[in-house]
Amino acid sequence: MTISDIAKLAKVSTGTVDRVIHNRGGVSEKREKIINDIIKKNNFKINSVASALAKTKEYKIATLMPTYDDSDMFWESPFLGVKKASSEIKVFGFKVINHTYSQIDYKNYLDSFENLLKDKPNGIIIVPAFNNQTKNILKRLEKTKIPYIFLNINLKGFNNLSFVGQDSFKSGYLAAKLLHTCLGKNPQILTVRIASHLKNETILDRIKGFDGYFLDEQVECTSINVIIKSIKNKDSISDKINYTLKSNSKIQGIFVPSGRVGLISKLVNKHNQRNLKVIGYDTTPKNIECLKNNKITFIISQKSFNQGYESIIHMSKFLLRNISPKKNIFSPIEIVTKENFEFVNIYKQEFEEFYYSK
Amino acid sequence: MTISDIAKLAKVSTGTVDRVIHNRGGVSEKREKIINDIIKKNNFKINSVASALAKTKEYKIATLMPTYDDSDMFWESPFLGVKKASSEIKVFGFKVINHTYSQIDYKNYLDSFENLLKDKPNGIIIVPAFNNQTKNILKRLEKTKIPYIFLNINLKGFNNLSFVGQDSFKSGYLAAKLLHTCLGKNPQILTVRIASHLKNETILDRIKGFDGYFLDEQVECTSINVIIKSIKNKDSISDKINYTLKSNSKIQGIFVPSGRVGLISKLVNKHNQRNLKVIGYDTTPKNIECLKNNKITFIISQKSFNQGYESIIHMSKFLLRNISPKKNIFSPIEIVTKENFEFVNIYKQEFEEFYYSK
DNA sequence: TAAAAAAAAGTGTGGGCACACATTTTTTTT
DNA sequence: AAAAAAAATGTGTGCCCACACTTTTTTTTA
Repeated sequence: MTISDIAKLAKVSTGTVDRVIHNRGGVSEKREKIINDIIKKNNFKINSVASALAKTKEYKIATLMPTYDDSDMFWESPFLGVKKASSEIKVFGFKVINHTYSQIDYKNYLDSFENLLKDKPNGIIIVPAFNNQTKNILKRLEKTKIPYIFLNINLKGFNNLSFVGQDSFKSGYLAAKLLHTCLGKNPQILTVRIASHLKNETILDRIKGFDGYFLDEQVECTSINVIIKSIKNKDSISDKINYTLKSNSKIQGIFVPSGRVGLISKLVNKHNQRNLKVIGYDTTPKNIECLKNNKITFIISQKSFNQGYESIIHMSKFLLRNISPKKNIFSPIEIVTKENFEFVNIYKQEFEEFYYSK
Repeated sequence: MTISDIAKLAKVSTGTVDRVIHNRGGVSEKREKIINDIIKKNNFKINSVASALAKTKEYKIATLMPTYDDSDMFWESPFLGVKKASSEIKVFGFKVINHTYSQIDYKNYLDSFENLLKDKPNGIIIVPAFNNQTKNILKRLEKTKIPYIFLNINLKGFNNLSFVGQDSFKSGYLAAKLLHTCLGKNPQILTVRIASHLKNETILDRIKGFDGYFLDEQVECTSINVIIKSIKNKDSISDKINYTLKSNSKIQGIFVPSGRVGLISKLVNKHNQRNLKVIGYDTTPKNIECLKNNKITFIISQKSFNQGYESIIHMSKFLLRNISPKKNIFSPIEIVTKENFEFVNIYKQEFEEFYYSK
């Protein structure tokens, strides 16, 4: 079945069929109905290959993501996912332009956004930061009617096409379940938080989920909170954690609601180890290292590589074929241990080999 | 960059460039070198879309998989994966023909294989069964030089293009780790096996992995084995299990190295529950139900939907672009709990909605 | 050295669709 | 009712490549 087959059956030209299929307008109601009926009856689907080849229009997708460096590689992973998707959709006339910003410098964030706009993109993938500033820039976006997708971090009350990321509440909920399952009744858990994350919605939601679990299950859980002012001064962190562990000898588990779990786990002194169960987030190289050394028991993965990948793919389908993605595209909540970590990132690894070998 | 650009640079016709790109032969060494150099220098890649459109050759891929029914839906999942991939590669001229067999009837297995051969496929995806019979039929395959991929079940000593499935040893190893983490030192574990699985390589490897963990970790684990003769007689299974649990009051965990974990978990009497940790395999509807009801603690997923999908995709790439897949394509070993099951099968679910709504 | 055979290189069509442009039909205006 | 405007429909080229077929060049044979 081709467009010209449909045209023959409907006794019109291929141009008219084309107009109906793509809602280009300018077709009489009568004919439109005839053509649509024939399309349905024959279950006709456009040949996407021929369609892609014939399309001459070019699309630009711009991304705005945080930078990464040796001290924190987290954002490399979604970036690589973006890169993978970019290479796949290039053949459909897509150009993906990546911009980055520093998560501790809102001016840089705004500057990058301005640069991004200069590209005149048809769609934007953005990891939002700095709530207030974001509001301003996104309002401008909505005026220009450029569709945008939130990646990894979700802000509510915006007209984003969709959010690609994890359900943070549920991932916190799962963390609690795992610790509860390992520790038995009346667990005593140390939660380690970082001051700079105190307003981070994602992390707050994880904590809500964590607490929510024990509420739902009506488990008496003794939770001790430690808040770390800065991750710079490791001695002070170490003192704080080890002091807490020493003076609360019944603590059997540590919950770190962020990707800093590797850092924290390394700072626990040997004599405080006592078969502690440690759980945290994100399969960064550092965290995987700690997993291997039994310093971390479970890591909850966000599959951020896939998030980057999917965000681009969904945007491309929206631009190319007008397929609206779901408002929330939740990525799996994966449990990673020493025994299965080698398998969880295979897609990323495969692409990494390819990407960095060039 | 197009083929004709290359042709111009090399001062030859597009036909010659085409011959070089596809190794069709019949090009003088001199020119071949010139063309290859230009291709490399410009990092030229064939336009896969145009290539797909121009290809007229048709490929047939045949699959041979076990049937499924209400009592055991396991094989539906890889089948749907196959279906998804089929729909995606249709546009490249692929036709996928599915054959099924009963896992308890080797004659039916052989018959289905004969039927499959009548399709004259260019490639075969097979879930092997009945070791001896398989040897015979695969030898015939090798004579015809039709490439074949093992799906889900691996047999060694064959010239299969590749195996798509899980590393069973490691998945057993992980099961042990999880129970160990939950049960603390000197765990007492009941392993429930089914008689008909006693020679099943996959399940034997899982058990090897399970035992291997405790050996490696030098943990004293008291392991009690129960072997069930037939899954038909539920009363007798129930008696056996509950009797064992009663007479070994220290048993804290149950390990079922197969997808029958849901069935087993349902048969544990309430007074024997005592906060048992139950672990088994495969996210079948029945098992998910038990997970929801807290009868199962952990399910290890094979991601069999993805396995089906990948097997087809790899075969198509091999046939279309001569890309040889790795000998072993291991699928992730995923840990599934009540709290994350809804996310682990999203790709399958998405496709299910599409497939069954037609 | 001419003829025949083999190797190398060139040519042209078709694959299904998108989109700009051309033409025809219908509606509105005067 | 004719002219003008608007709406509807038709036509044709290009997108890039694969592959069969044709033509040219080189090598072998007699």
